[in-house]
Amino acid sequence: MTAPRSTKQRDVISRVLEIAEGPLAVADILARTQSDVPGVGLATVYRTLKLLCDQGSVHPVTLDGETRYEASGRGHHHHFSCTACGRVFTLHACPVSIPSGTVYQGGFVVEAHEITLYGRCPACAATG
Amino acid sequence: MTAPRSTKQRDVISRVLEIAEGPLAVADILARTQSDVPGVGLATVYRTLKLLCDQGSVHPVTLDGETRYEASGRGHHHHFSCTACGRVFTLHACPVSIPSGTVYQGGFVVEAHEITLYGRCPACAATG
DNA sequence: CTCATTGCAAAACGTTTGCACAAAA
DNA sequence: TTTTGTGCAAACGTTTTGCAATGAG
Repeated sequence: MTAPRSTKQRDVISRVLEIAEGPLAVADILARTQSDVPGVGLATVYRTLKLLCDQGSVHPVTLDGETRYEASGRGHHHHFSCTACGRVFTLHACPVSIPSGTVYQGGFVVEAHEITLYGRCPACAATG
Repeated sequence: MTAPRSTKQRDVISRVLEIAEGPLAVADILARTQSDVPGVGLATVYRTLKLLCDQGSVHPVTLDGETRYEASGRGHHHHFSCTACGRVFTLHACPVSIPSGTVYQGGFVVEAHEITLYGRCPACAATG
């Protein structure tokens, strides 16, 4: 593979991830892809996700033991997991500032950080 | 079960988790338990972990798709994942203050947060 | 044509469970 | 005795892989 060649299915999966408001579970990605391209197999979704991850345009987000995927390159952000409905959202605010290279507790050199907030999403907070 | 009865294996697993400097993977827990009680089966480790989790003295920590376990009740803390050696450590500092009930982005009610720092642990930072 | 990509089924992996037996009360 | 805990092996859900067939260049 010299220049990246695109296939319809790969494009659909990329688009599905790009449009999502938060990281998606594999089952979700499969369902959304199938609504555009009926008959897509689960293996293709996994293979394409691996490809996109290796290539860097997508990355996995593990949350509560479930692996989800989201498009990369959307700026620094974090995730909100709703304890009521289980959906995961992207939050574009970051409550901390930890410059790369910060040293914690005498020796832990921080390169990156990841924050997950748990609570109730707007819909669930309104409901009760 | 009225009063909690203790068995040797359960005690060993509790102690292994209590002593660890960070959350442990199941394989680690098995290995450390087997060094005290040869012949322990993997199922026993899983069953005991489930028991301890239900009981609240232990909880799972999912990190990079791997499920680890640590003792509960050790105060608010976060985790540091070394990108070089793969070990996970507990950090007793918390870089943020997010009181329960804080509302983000118009509607996300935060109940808890979880932070993972990525970088090099003291040993790996020293090595290079 | 050649080579990448696909669906399917099988395999692999981590985790859970059924069951008969051992240990504890 | 009854009850709880155990090892083993089978079952289970998720992810990966082998392979023959399809599609693209």
